[in-house]
Amino acid sequence: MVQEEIRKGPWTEQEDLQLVCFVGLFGDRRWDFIAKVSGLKRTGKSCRLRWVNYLHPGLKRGKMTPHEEKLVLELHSQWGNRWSRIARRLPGRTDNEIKNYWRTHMRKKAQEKKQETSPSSSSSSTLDSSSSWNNRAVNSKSVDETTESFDSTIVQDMSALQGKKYQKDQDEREEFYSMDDIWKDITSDEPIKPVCDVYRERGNFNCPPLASSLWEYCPETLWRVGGDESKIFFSTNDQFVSCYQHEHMSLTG
DNA sequence: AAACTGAGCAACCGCCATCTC
DNA sequence: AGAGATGGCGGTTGCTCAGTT
Repeated sequence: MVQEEIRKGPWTEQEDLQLVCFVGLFGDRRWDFIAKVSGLKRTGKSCRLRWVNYLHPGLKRGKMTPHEEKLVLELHSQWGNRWSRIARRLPGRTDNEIKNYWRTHMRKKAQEKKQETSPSSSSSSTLDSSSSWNNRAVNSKSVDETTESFDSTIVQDMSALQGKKYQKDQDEREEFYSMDDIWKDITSDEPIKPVCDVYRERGNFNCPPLASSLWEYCPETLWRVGGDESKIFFSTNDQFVSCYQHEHMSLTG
């Protein structure tokens, strides 16, 4: 069995455009399927992650606002490292973003605390600035542990919550949102343009017409033409959409 | 100007829950 | 009912780049 080569590492702009196109066509579900038909040599997981964390048009960019920062702190003290849950309360922010923010934030906080508590201390510490963060593989856990020991207010809650298996309590079930629901929430504040429009506005993308989950309507009518890997056609009951990879989806600007 | 350091962030990994057949 | 597939989540890693020495 020859395993098809799976690409890893940073996404190229071309890959992004392909993914956006196919998510536009099929919706943000069935990631393995999207990964396959798009011709991307990526796993479904990788596609999903790229979409959720980077390509989704509803994402906010830039620094956390003070209000968001406060919210993250509050929610983290309440829920611990339940990043996706916290992210649901911050429209446009992803769990990954919040997680990264938190680590950075707590690192700073821990360093500040350390300076306060032992300004002249020369004893070795996992947070000692001399220990390169490149050794995070070794230190990351220690950083967190040290952090926890410093932050008295947050840590109490954290320790109560972290490391435990969280039950799906009633309130969580009630507030469950699908990705679509979440992004609907975002739209209520800031209208989100269709995926392809966003990219069109950048002036470098020409995407096939959008349709939601075409595959669900007519999954059996997808085929490749003449084995030409660069050209895939989609047929539905009332639409015929052609998608030329590398040609119409490529950069023009 | 070059080397070093650390912050920030994108992406991967592994585990687990849920879905589908 | 259960086995495999798929998706979601939290933890971790590694790269880039700006600031500092």
